[in-house]
Amino acid sequence: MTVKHGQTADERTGRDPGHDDARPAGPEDRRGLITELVLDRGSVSAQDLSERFGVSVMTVHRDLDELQRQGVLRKSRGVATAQPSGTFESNVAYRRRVNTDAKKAVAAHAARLVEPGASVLLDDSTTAARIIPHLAALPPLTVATNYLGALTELSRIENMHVVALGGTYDVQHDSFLGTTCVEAIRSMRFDVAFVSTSAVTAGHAYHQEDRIVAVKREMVAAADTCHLLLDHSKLTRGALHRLLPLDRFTSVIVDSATPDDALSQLREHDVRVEVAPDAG
Amino acid sequence: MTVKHGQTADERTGRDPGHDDARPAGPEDRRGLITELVLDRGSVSAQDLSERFGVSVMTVHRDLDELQRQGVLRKSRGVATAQPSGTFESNVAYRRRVNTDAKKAVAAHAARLVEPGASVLLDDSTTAARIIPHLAALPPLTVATNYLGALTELSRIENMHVVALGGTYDVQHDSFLGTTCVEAIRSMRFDVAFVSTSAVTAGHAYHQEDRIVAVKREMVAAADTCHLLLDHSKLTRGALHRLLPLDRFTSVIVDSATPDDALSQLREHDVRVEVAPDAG
DNA sequence: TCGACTTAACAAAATCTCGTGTGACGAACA
DNA sequence: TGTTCGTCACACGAGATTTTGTTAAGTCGA
Repeated sequence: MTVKHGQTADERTGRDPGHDDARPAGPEDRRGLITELVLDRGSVSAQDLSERFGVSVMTVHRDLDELQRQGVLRKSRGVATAQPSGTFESNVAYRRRVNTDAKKAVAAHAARLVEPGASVLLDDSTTAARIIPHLAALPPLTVATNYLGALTELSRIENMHVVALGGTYDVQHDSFLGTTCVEAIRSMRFDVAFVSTSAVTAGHAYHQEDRIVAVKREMVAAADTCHLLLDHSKLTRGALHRLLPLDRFTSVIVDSATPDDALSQLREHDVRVEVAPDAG
Repeated sequence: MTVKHGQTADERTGRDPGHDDARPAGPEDRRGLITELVLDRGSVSAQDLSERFGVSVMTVHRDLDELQRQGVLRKSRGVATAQPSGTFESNVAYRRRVNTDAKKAVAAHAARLVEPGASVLLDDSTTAARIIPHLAALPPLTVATNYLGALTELSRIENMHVVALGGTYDVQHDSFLGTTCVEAIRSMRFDVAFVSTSAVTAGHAYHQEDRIVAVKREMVAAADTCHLLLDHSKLTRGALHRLLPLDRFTSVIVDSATPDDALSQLREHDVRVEVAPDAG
């Protein structure tokens, strides 16, 4: 399996830094591992999972119920089955625990593009949201987003001008979408926007959901400069709906784990690529 | 700058509904008392407060910092000074700890006016927000609001259709205001709206803030039926900006502690008044 | 109907959160 | 320049939340 445990939960250990070989395993981690297993093997039985993680079947059921609620998998009489490709990839809950380090690095790099006093637009991506802590250092800033989690985080920063784009709440993304949102964006203007997407191929950005595409497009249109935030995992995939050609973005920021051929492929399409150095 | 840690937590009292006379004194209560003291005496020293409540000076400092952040008072080298009159009255943090029981009762009563499947509009008042737990029982419902705290709470309810009105974030109210918000409301239509305000006299509702008035007016206009939620403390005050005449509301809901003369005064103005029974 | 899978309910355990104090350190006042 | 005030960093403990297992009572499919 070769799980690179990309510490989803921050260090909850505390004391005894010496040896932790196997069993910290909070429920969050376990669910992450279950997800990978199911995604990898197509389906796994609850019984199997129970033994594998050394927890009761009840606990496994609870995990599976939660993952099912998040839309990551389906469960039916003892077996967890992977969701048809793509549909789970746009879940906050799922996205939030994937490639955390890469996202942090990209976000940190992106934050440097924000001038003091600027108006900033963030989309409903976990990557864009990771910029926020960096933004805290340079108010007065205007930051707009349709991502509920980000709004909550922003609201706690002092001297920060926070704008909510309205819309209909979407559980899967924890964000506000729809006409209301699009209209709201249309009536504003931003210095810089940070947008992410789930897939990039052949000089185009893609996303598997229609209504998300509509919002992101409007975001790009409403900003003077617009940066696309990616991690390398996005570069090998495709998705249903075409978002925009990459040259519509002022720059595309990727993490340092991006393979060279992917980079040169991007550059072929006249895209200004920036590689974010590893987080320090 | 400094990132502010968590919101003031909501009721953490829990059990023991009977009597609390003197010494449980959570920080919330203590801050309430500090507020009263400062409001009453104009200014109080940290030293004084430390002795009066039997806590360390450090703790007093933390209290004062928090209250200052909430806009209730100012603090400078050991003394806390009252904020110019009125400005603190519209703070979430301040409002949230006043007349909790009355608000609960009013909210519970108001919730009965919501039909299953209805579209509901809530303003940025703590009273209106208290309706939410009752709403959880009857989805599918559409609920719109500009109150961030309420949005967060709503987002956790399953099968609930949640709509965010956009706008510029306002720390004092923990809500979104401004043109964006007004425009968003204007483009929608609701079955029922629940609105509160800070003062009622002479057949009119008042509020001390301009931009809030603008939003509330639009809310009333956008709803087929609209109910004004009050507790008795609002009936003896006035405020700067006139909101609307009371007969614009389908009904006015008050708590049972409302004095009789206040009730009859309301009825004189052709207002349909409903008295919410005490919470059970 | 049988046997598995599921869920509900309760209690125990692990964990996290919050409020608080202490002492060290820096900043402001006199 | 010394003294007082304010803040930071850490630790401790009570209380609340979350996580978990167990037992018992459903459900579903064959």
